[in-house]
Amino acid sequence: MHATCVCRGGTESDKAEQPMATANKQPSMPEDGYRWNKYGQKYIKNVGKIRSYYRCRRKECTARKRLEWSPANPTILRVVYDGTHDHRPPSDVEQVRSVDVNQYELRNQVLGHLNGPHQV
DNA sequence: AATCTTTGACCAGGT
DNA sequence: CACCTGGTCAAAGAT
Repeated sequence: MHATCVCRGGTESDKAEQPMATANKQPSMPEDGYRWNKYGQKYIKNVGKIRSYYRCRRKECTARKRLEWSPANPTILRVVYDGTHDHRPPSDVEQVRSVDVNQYELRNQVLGHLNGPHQV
């Protein structure tokens, strides 16, 4: 009953990862069966974390996806799903069920919980 | 050439 | 009223 899910990166193996000293690199895009476009990224000073904003590929689709992770721990990703989809996903994944559940109740508790206490 | 990602700037709302 | 944070849009760049 929470749109916030903590997942770990490493789902995709890139061709060549660059061993940069800076760990401020965002992880791969967690494919949940839907297609998303990143339309912004901002560092939330109040939380001390980086937030990325994704929108559904469909113009008619109001579904939104929000990724949040700490600049020091890009391995811990907080995935927040917002909105509902107009059509079924291009691929049926079992995780899609989680998205379906989010359609009933998601944003009010998620938004209210973002400002609350949290762990790293 | 088409598609998607990235960064910066602007705007709105809140304090 | 001024300042700050969060959020969104746009254009350019990269693949």
